[in-house]
Amino acid sequence: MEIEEVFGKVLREIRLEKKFSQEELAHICGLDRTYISLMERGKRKPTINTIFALASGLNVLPSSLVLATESIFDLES
Amino acid sequence: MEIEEVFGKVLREIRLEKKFSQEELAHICGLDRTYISLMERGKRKPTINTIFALASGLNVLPSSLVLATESIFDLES
DNA sequence: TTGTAGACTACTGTCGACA
DNA sequence: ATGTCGACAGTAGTCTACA
Repeated sequence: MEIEEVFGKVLREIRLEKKFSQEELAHICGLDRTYISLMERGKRKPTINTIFALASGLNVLPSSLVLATESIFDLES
Repeated sequence: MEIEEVFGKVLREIRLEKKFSQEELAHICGLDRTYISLMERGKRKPTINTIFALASGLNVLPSSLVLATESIFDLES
């Protein structure tokens, strides 16, 4: 599994925990809804600025998104 | 100061701590030397995959790069 | 050893539409 | 509420070269 796929799973999990729709999250973060969809399915590799925007919208630390991603990623290898 | 500028400072600081030249780091990470230079000067916004590659080359956790970045970034605002 | 420039390719991120 | 498509603009990232 590629890094961006793991990140996508983490993103979706946290978004659902926070009870946001993709559209709500997109609006809060200033991103496009279809792009949230692409990221959650591992089709895009967000830049650091996008990671910060997502974290802000989800009300979590950017580093916690990355920590969750690397934890799952490391489990696999 | 923009996110990518803070990230650049963090990157340079850790690279120098580890006593790597830009060229050595670039080679280890599989990136271009001129691109390391661009990032350190805040001229580029790395994707999540690039952050993982840099962290691997520097022998630190990706999340620690982001944690250092957000810590400095939050100080300013 | 690093900064910078220019030219280039590939991909990030937007948008409108439809299932 | 989400996936997907196609078209698009902007930028990530490479490479060569020179100060």
